[in-house]
Amino acid sequence: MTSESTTESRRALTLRDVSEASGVSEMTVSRVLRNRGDVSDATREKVLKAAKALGYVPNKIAGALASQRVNLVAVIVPSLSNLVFPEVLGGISEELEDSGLQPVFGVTNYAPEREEAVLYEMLSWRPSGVIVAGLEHTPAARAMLENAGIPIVEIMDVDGNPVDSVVGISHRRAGIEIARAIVKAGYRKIGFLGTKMPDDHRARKRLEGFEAGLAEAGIELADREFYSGGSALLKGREMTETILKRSPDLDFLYYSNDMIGAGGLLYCLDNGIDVPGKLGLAGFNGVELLDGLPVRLATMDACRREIGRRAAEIIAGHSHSGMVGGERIELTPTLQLGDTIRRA
Amino acid sequence: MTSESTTESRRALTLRDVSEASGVSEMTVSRVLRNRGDVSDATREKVLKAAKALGYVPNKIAGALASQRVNLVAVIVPSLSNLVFPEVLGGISEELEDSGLQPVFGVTNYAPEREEAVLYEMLSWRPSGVIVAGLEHTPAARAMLENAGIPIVEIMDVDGNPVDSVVGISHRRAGIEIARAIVKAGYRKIGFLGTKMPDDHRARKRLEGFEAGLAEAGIELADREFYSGGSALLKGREMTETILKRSPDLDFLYYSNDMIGAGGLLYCLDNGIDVPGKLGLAGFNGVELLDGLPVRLATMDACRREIGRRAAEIIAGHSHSGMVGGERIELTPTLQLGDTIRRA
DNA sequence: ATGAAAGCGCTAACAA
DNA sequence: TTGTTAGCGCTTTCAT
Repeated sequence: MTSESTTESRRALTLRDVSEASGVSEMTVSRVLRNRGDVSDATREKVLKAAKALGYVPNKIAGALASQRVNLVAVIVPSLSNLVFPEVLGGISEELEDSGLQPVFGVTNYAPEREEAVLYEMLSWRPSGVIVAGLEHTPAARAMLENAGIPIVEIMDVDGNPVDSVVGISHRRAGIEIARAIVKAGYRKIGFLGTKMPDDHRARKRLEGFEAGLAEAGIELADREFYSGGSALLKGREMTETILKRSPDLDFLYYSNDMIGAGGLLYCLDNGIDVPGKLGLAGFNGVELLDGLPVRLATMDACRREIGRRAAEIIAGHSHSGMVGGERIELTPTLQLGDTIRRA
Repeated sequence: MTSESTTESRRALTLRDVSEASGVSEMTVSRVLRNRGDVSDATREKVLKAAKALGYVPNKIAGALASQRVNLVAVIVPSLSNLVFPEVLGGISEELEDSGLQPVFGVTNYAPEREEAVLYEMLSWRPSGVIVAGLEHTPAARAMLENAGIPIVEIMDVDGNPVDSVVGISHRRAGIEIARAIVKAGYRKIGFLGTKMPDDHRARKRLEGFEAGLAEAGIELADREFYSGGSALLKGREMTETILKRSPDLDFLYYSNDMIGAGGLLYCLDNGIDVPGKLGLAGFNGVELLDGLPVRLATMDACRREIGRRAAEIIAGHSHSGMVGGERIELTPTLQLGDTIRRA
């Protein structure tokens, strides 16, 4: 070995080191490493060889400061344990893969103040764009987004007043549509089961839409049951038992997500309840999990991956050409009746 | 409104703007904003008021360059769709919350070259530490990790030769232990079902350990079945049907993860197979999902959240005091027999 | 308690 | 095609 093997953290290498090792000016080394401008093949080779031999890793901090360009995209989501958001992140990663942009994730745990803090932290790195879940923010967070001077894409939801661009579905409309389908299938005594999260605005909007949809047919929610925390599948099981004990005459259960819906479905199967004859069921999200169940739960696909991709596309578009922004992309979730809603 | 509402991206605010607005020198403004050094309350107040009024967001790029300090921790995981990794990330986020450090995530899709690329990208931001899943890296990636001069924590797995610190479980030992438990319960014709991922080293080590454990009792794997992609729950169902058709005399199925194990379990329940009497089942991971199933699948908890927390703790420890590094933390997964392995 | 000067490592703009 | 000169917006250090 040629280099000393001190575990000591020696000073990080700089362009200058590569410059000296290769006998080429710092500026030209910089050009080679960024594939910019015209550099002769001979020089290029010399530089690359030296850089590799030394194990040089460019310092993007200095580069970003000098060029006023940062290839980072801030992505802010409420949670990672929901599986919904990892999928969105997957779509974003995928789309950004070859754009030269890098996603940086932050998690808020559904707390508006955390969102504000995370946003502040991320904006201080001067990213090329921000992708943030939801349209509801603290006034300070909204002000930061408005003044950031970079493309902002709010995702998941379109029901509200976006700061800049927005990509998502209308949860209100999703609620209305499933309500209509349920009514049309002849169900009348309908219960709702969902999370007790004051800051999950999308679940709230779905419920509002759902009630509005029922109201069109003069129907009111017959009962409702809420939970928070714990294993969703288990909670779905328990809540279903609870609500059915309390209101045995219910003929339909609408769950605010597929996990608790699947739990409810398993409960019904275990207890020999006639689904969808005596009792209909529906969830929300179209999670992959459902494919493995013995009976397909009715659900609505929330277009998660697609949302991630489109949002990333908008940010990437800005950095390539000078796009204008203010796009509004409303995706249409498809209703899958599955096996848990009676067919006409 | 007092400020003009041009959508125009005006130049971002600098310390100087705050300095001028408050009539305090840039240096003192900087001190106030970082809570460093002695500043009179009067001055502090003036500065904070001005900064808030302007909506100033510090430029960490410049700050990092000047101070040679970056409060970022690079976190590199193979996948987000596995639910295992989101949980680890959750543990990391939680632990880092009040340490002043910020996690930055990168995803490799189980591809060593992607890992190398992501690592290079992240190191170029000069993070305070790196947390990376697994002990297997390309030679170039390993060299980068060794020369980064910052704390490195490899997580999930301890079977191998770490670069610096390591926090995880021994997947080999996990395989051995479950094999012993299965043999002890009297099962003899044992099948394995798992992913066909050449780069999922942990699954591979579990299988190796499993076979070693069986070998202790002079038993060989009777059959095996692999899959890739698709809904794990569904795949588990399908693979179980396939392997049982092919080898009807199997009396135990060991699944490489809980999702396919749950699929297999549902298949058995549907088809009236006597579990655990005629057929025993076990998975791996201890996913929350299992709590909701009608029968508890035998599994082993992989300590995911704990791994995240401990890894983050090591990085945070380095940045506080000057810790030495090279820690090795082996956690012990607990075997939960559940309802799918015969009791003695 | 506050300010002035120098420079972190790189790149834009220009010169040769 | 290559090199030189000035910063980018902060923080460090040293002076006041």
